[in-house]
Amino acid sequence: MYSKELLKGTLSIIILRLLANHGKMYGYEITQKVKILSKETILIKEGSLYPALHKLRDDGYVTSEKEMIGNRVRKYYSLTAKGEKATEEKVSELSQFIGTIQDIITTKPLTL
Amino acid sequence: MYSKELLKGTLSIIILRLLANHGKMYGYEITQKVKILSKETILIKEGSLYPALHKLRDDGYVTSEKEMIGNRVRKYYSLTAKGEKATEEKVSELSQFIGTIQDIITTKPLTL
DNA sequence: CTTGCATACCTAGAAAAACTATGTATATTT
DNA sequence: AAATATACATAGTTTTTCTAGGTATGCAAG
Repeated sequence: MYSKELLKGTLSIIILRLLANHGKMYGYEITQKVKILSKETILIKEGSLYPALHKLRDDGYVTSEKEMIGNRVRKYYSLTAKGEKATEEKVSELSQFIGTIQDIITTKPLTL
Repeated sequence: MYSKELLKGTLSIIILRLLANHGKMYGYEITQKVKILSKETILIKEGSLYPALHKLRDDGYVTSEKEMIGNRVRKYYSLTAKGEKATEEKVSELSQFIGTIQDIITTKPLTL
């Protein structure tokens, strides 16, 4: 698994993007989806996920609704209008940032 | 400028990579180089840079030597052998991580 | 039947990283 | 003379993720 530090700042964007793609999702489902999409390299801990989801809800980007599956509670999260807008912006910003970082770390010596 | 959160975990790698490319550099020079390479989008604060450099030194990745420029002290940092090895590893790890993140955030809905 | 693993939620406190704000001082430009 | 750029530094704050723990249901293996 990648160094945990690298994930910082990108977790909430990943969550927003998944919700934009898949509609409503519940927490555990998000961790599994990221695990699969990342080929087991990004393993989101529950101690990271749930606080992140709660923050997204507090910020008004997502809403949640409980659903009973047999005897179990599931909490589905989905984007608000504000969340959809924020997703676009944040994904775009992250893409640009990634491009810039890639330029910097892949550039061969400029002094040679 | 990009959200500061996005930089987390990548700053030390950027520093290492610059040192690998340019040989010895001093702190202020690093901030300016990053500013230029990033087209003014990544502005490293001194409060971030110096602690990061000190940590790299404490971890044995870089060494420093003072140099007098007229009346001013400059502190040049350069990679140790350990630092060169770490740079390769960390840059490679970051590249892979970036690739994975890009896959996730650019993937069009899988459910359609 | 009971032990373990997967599913599914949660939080408190610790750790890491970058920030703001501040301090010191010299050099250059207006 | 004042403002800006160069050049170092640290103390304390904020943010984010982590570790480590807790609760509970469903299912499969032995």
